[in-house]
Amino acid sequence: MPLVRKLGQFAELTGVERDALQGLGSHPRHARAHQELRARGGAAGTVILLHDGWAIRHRTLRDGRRQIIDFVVPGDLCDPSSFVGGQRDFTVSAIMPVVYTLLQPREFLDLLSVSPRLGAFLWWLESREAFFLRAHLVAIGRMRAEERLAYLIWELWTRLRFNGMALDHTFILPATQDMLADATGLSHVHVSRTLKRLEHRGVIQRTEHLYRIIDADGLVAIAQVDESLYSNELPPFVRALLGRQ
Amino acid sequence: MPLVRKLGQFAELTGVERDALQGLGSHPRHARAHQELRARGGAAGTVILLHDGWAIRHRTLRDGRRQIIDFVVPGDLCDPSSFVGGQRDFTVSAIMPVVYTLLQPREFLDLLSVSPRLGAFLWWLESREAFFLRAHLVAIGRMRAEERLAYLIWELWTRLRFNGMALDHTFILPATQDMLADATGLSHVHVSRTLKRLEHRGVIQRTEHLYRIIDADGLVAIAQVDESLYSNELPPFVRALLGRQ
DNA sequence: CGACGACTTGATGAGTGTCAATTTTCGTGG
DNA sequence: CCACGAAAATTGACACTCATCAAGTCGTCG
Repeated sequence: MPLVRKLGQFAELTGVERDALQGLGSHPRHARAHQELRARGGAAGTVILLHDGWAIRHRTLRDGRRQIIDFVVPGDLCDPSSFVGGQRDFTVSAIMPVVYTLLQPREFLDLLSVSPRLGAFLWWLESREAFFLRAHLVAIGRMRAEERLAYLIWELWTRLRFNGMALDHTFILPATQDMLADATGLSHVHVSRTLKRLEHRGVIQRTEHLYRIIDADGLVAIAQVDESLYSNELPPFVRALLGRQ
Repeated sequence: MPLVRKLGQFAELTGVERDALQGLGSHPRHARAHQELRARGGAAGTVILLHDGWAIRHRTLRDGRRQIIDFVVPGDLCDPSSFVGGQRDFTVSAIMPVVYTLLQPREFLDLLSVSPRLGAFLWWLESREAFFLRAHLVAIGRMRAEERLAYLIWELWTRLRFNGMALDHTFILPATQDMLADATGLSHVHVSRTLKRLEHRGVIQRTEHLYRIIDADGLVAIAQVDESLYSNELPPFVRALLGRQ
């Protein structure tokens, strides 16, 4: 289970915690590509835990323009804070066949009563989400096409590494260029051109939907990412909370 | 105290809670315009509570391009989740003389022990922040100049209304057009032109830094805001938590 | 009074979007 | 396994939004 793998990278999980997390995946649902897992406008209250496949969180404007907020990859918990949010402001859609679970508030609270320290952990994960979101905002607002795409590729690569899904600088990116365009605020035509340019420059390499990072430093430089901000060291506050299990 | 006023709009606060919140402002700090309240890259761990004046959360790229993540107005708590975050990924700067307090984790925890239900409340406030951030992302990524500015004006107006700082469709916006440009991903020249156009269209009216919303429906239509998502009704989950004081 | 910052306005050009046509890949059914 | 149609990716030509450069106005403050 990807969520267990992800959390296990940061701290030793107890058997009880592992079991509780595994239990979350006991009633998996399935959806096909392009199917909505959760629509905009509905009342909040459930959280999506993605086990397999990719999804997007997005919003579509009246005239069809679409903005992808971010990609949801296996092991991701789709905004836990929606428990307290009133209405949904975005839609979650599968972009390929997916397996997921809908968590009710009850299950979430049960999880925390089994292991309170998981709360700090999940809170930390959510603050990381906000982290990525702000970086995404900067990229869209103040960077040009090449930099935006470099950032997006770096972000996805990084997220996947956290979930143990990107070995040796290579990963599968199941999004179409149309989606990359909607995530970066570009047109799909320009995405095509720009990706090709990144490839010519020797930064990345693509075959089908398989992406390989050739020059990681170059990628980071283009995207102006400060990697020190994204270390997988737990901050002291969280480590302290995790300690007193 | 603006934070008390803001919270008071949603639920009846007890005297104890009111006092605890007031206590947060007991050691106010002062800063002048353009002064950094908290720099990017430093270790996380403190939260800024703004009492008076405006600030911005922003990031500047190597070559000087700047993106403003959002504006911080009186009564705002500048990302509570920074307790669990590792490093700071953005800078907070005053854009005019400000009065603020730096909250240590201790004070925050003390506050919650005085009134646990404030925790749910503050969590809800933070989820609203994420809400605005996503809308901002959509605006920057997929909207044109006029729409972006309409959205920004609507957002600021709405935030200020929550804090009781925008009576009768009028509010003071102390940001320069340079800042509006850095918030929307435009150039300051284009901001000037576009604001003028919004004024000609009879949507807003400006004199100095005083903005007046003439046609609120028009503004909402241009920005494609779904106001139902931003009601100040507390969602059931939070109301339940608030109930059992 | 002069210097400076904020705003405005015009002229020009860069970066990216749109339209359209073609090729390649993919999915489905025979 | 192949064949077909549809979706995705690529490429070229052109247009448009917005950035950049430059000059000028206005108000403010030392």
